[in-house]
Amino acid sequence: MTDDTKTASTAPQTVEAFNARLADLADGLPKRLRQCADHVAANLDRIAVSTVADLAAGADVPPSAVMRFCQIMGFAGFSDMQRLFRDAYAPGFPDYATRLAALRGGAGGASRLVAEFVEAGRLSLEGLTAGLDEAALEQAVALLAGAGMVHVVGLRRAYPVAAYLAYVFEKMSVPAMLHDGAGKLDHRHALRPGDAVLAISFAPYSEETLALATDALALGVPVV
Amino acid sequence: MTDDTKTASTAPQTVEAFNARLADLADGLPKRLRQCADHVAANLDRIAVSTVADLAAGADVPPSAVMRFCQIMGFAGFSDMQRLFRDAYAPGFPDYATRLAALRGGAGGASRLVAEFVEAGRLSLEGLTAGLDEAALEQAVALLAGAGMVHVVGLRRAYPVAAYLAYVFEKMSVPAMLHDGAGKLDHRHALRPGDAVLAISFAPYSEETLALATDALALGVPVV
DNA sequence: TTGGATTTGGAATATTTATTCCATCTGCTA
DNA sequence: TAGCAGATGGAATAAATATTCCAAATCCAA
Repeated sequence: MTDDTKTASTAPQTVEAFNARLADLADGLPKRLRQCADHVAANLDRIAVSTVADLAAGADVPPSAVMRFCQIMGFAGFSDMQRLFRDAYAPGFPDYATRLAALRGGAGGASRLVAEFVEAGRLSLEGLTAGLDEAALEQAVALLAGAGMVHVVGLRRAYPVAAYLAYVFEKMSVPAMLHDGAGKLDHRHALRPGDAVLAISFAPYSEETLALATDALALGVPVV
Repeated sequence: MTDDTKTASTAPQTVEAFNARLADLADGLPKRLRQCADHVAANLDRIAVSTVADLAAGADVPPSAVMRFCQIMGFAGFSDMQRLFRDAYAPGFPDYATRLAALRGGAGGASRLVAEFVEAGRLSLEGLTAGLDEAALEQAVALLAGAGMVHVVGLRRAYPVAAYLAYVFEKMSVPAMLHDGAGKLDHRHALRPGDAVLAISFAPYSEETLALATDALALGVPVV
């Protein structure tokens, strides 16, 4: 009898399913297999271009342990597992590193600046996906949705972000007010019960933003 | 004598160099090698996860032709060439796609929004590195550097970007004026000879920005 | 501690994949 | 058309890589 049908039925078909299965198994795994699981989870992106030996070395286990790991994950073997990742391999950044390097090494200082800017943007985006607390986000959204008017506060470096959010709110027909601190007069008296304050700032927090947030709290207006 | 030094000296060290070499050779190549070159050029992103046989099948040539192609390109063999692409695969976004998918599939609509926002940001950054014309950039920088005052124009969606740039200019002690179109009065009369206008806009360009840029040109003020 | 079950490491093997080599073919020049 | 140089295909070989298997080690329960 052919056993390929059997393996096919239990093997994850997507990276997502793979992760689910990984999470399932992770707790009841013996030492070596656990090492495999950890290392694989931490290097999902390298599986497509690695060999059994590479993974084994990385996880500090013998190759046969990696093979066992693949099998308990539901695959016929390592190759079978790798196929999943090779198929899913969609390099969003075809030769991103190369282009960046070129920019960085390029003639003018301007190019270098742009390169750094892009890199910073990338890191920041990455941090965003990684550090996002879904529950907190939902809570914040609920808060803002229930508010009569949203006061968006952001000064200096945070101002562009605040301006963008205000723009989006406007597009969404959400009553919003952008506090830009123009002319040194702050609009704190516009805060009314039932409103909400969305304060945006980066460390080190600017004093004015902090001050407005404090005032808002004093008035019983929620602050995000 | 060892010949590894010889191959190392001619083999492309970056994807960019690879492309350059490809462009160089492409014209004077016999039929089969040309097929290889074309197929490789069209599938740069899959080289890292392909085998010789895969490539050969894709280019519709025998495997030995692919080998010859690799050698013509300056590599010792296919493995050597593949190493370049495996290394170039920047480990910048560890399991980015997976995290995004998780976010997207997550409970709240808010998460989905963030996911889309991040994706948009990523694409935009990518476009930035890809579409950047260094010469044009240098020229623009020179222009702005020579200007008496930089007028930064950006409305609606472009406003946050303009605000950010204005902030940066301020930090750099560059005289700059942010045109925000507040109160429908535009500042076009502030334009003076010797100044420069940095107009920021996305398609579809907002009318006001276009209008200001046109005015500036009419006054002989350079526009970026 | 004993017995049994599970886990482990590594050596042996099987399979896939890369690479070389040479006979043949093709297109060109004289 | 004869002769030559380069190009081509595929078979043979070499190398890398995956996979299996089993003896030894470890862990647990009685």
